[in-house]
Amino acid sequence: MNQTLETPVRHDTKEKILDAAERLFAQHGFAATPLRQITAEAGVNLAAVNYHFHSKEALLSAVLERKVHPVNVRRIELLDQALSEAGESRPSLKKVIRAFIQPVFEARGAGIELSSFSRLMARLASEPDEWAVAVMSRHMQAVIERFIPAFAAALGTGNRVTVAWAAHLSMGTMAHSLMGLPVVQKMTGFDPCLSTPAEHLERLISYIAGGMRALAER
Amino acid sequence: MNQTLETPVRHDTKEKILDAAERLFAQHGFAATPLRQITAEAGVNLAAVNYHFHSKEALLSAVLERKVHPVNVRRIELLDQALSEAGESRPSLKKVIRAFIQPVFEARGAGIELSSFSRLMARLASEPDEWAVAVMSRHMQAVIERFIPAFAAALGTGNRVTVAWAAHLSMGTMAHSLMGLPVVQKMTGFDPCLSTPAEHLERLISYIAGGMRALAER
DNA sequence: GAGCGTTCCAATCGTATGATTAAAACTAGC
DNA sequence: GCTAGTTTTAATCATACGATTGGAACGCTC
Repeated sequence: MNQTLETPVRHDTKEKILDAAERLFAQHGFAATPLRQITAEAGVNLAAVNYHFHSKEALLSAVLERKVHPVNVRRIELLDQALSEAGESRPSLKKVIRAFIQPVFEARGAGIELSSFSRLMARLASEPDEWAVAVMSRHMQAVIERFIPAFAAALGTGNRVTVAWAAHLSMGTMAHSLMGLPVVQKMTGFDPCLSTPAEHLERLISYIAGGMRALAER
Repeated sequence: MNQTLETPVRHDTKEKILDAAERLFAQHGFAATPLRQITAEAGVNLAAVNYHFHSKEALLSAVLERKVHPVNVRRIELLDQALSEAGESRPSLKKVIRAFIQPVFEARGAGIELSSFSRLMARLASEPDEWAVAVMSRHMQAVIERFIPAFAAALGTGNRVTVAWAAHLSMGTMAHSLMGLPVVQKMTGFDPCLSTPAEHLERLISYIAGGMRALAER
């Protein structure tokens, strides 16, 4: 009927499912979110999920793909910039860390809470089940493989173990910082996510850099 | 028939349930662990769970109580020791951090993986749902309220925001470090949990102390 | 050893889940 | 305007979940 002005009934079912799934997965977790809740919130039929995506797990992967990919592109962009700035000398540790973290802050918006989505990512990262590891590594492996040697260079150490520890602890810190720990927030009476994002970012970078350096100096 | 040789029907049902629940909750998470799997592994009847505990959630709380309480007692013990050693002067930051972390390492054993149980705790801490926050704070609030001022004293700052950030980031680091991030481990080809626990502990303390100091010096 | 409270068990309840189906509605090509 | 392909719908499938039940087996007291 009106295909020129707007195409409202078109393929936006898929998008509406992705939007709802992203929000609900982030808020309540993957396992705790029924497909019916997603389709209800999206205003589409239940079967649409298994039509457009093959399964609930594939839906999760699609959600991640849409959200994580641009962040990762930006990460590599900033990393390359930090590395080329350094030239032959040792790259700035804080800049490398910033390259990993800052894109997450830049990507927020569009209604989805930064902390909620980070919580979903952190949960997935900590999931021991095979398929979760597979999903996560499909979306993160390439990026992590770029950052590991960058961390090593910035720390000025060739010690694989040290670098692995530094990367491991720092990703954990970042994940948990971004998602917030409701219990800690409740008990300290202070919600870190209430600070301005810029503050949050800077504090996080300082903390991680301090931790990494302390590790490397052991 | 044979009540003398063995007493297989004794009161250990409750303990067997707790043991199985602790292991399975830690391994697969709370929501993803069916009661039937717990009772099967424990070799008891399904109804025993709802008899001895009122609900699945109450079972979780009982599991936490049994595991966390002795750890928290030890934490306070070490904290008091670190504070009294310092006397009027500033307490050692590393000793305060150690007071919080070391008891977790001491408590491991009895078949349960350190990383698995930490994963359960970290998951619960990150759960936004009300009841999870309630369960966690019931078991952790008193301890956290003791450590917050200790961190402030050790850092030599009265800045509430700085201390809250330091505590928040450090608990996140600890949680994620202990539980391990399967994805990171897979990608770095290095499992931090393969290090000796003593190494793990020392690295963790160094990292957290470095991060906290960097935060306080901002 | 009768009585009684505690513990255990098999069977089942009501509900919710992810997935599937067949048919209806829509879109475009000719 | 008929057809072929794509998308949406309501209804339903088989399964799994947490919780409950009535009664059987137990340990203890008198």
